[in-house]
Amino acid sequence: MPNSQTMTPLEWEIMKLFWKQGKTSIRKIADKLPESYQRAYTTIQTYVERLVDKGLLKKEKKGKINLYEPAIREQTALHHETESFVKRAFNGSFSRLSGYLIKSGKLSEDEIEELQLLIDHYREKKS
Amino acid sequence: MPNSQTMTPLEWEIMKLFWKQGKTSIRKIADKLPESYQRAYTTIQTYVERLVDKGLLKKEKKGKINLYEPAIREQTALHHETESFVKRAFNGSFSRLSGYLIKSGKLSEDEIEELQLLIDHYREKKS
DNA sequence: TATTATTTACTAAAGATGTAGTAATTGGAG
DNA sequence: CTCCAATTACTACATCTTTAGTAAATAATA
Repeated sequence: MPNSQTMTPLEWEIMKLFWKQGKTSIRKIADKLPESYQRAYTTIQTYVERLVDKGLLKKEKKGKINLYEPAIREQTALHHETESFVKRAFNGSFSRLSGYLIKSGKLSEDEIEELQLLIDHYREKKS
Repeated sequence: MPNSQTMTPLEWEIMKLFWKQGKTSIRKIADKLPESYQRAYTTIQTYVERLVDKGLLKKEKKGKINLYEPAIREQTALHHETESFVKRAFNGSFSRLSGYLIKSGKLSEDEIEELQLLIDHYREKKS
């Protein structure tokens, strides 16, 4: 298993860019980070190297320059993170989370509509 | 605003006990923690005091003994945590999370049924 | 090619987290 | 009241996280 620890916000942000960009350089990532995540170039460098250590990125030397790319798919990471979040906050119950989502008023009309469609779709496949 | 940072697993576990027990002592909490979260009494003490510092618990001296109780409701904490998780992992979109839950197969038949009921219920109230 | 800019590798330091020990005080059992 | 147990307050310390600087190597440009 590649890894399992939970990522910090900045780590996420960096990974998201890698998932979007594919194989790329630290410079590219550093430049594309949203404002609130802007940091010194070497700070991003540190993060990226640590993500390599954690097994979330692969490092590759192209000539003398370093390129990095995801070592794990976004879906997989999402699984891990969601799982660990639900475990902590909702005692591991996904349905409790779902219930919370609906009751919390966090979903708009449209989003609930969308959910309904997903459920319908899911059921169709099942039957 | 009481606070906003995200809690660590052990912090959650402790807070959950306080939410269940109400005003109580460190000893009670330390004893009731599930096995995998058992720590030295003074470790729990440290955590509890830090939770006070973070504004998540209130401390009260009853005679010479310290009692603690939640300074924030479970619902509120859940809101904060879910919000920050969704922001990180799902770009802040609750419906993306919902969609993920359904498609991921994380929900059982029954849970989806339950979700359907919640949706129905929600719609009834709306109309 | 000489000079400037960028990148890499390494180091560092402050703050947070995880874990717990100790001294002093207070509480409880005889 | 005396002695043992529990609690409180404080301290300690390793590790992880966040942030970035610096020196050396490499690339780009005049």
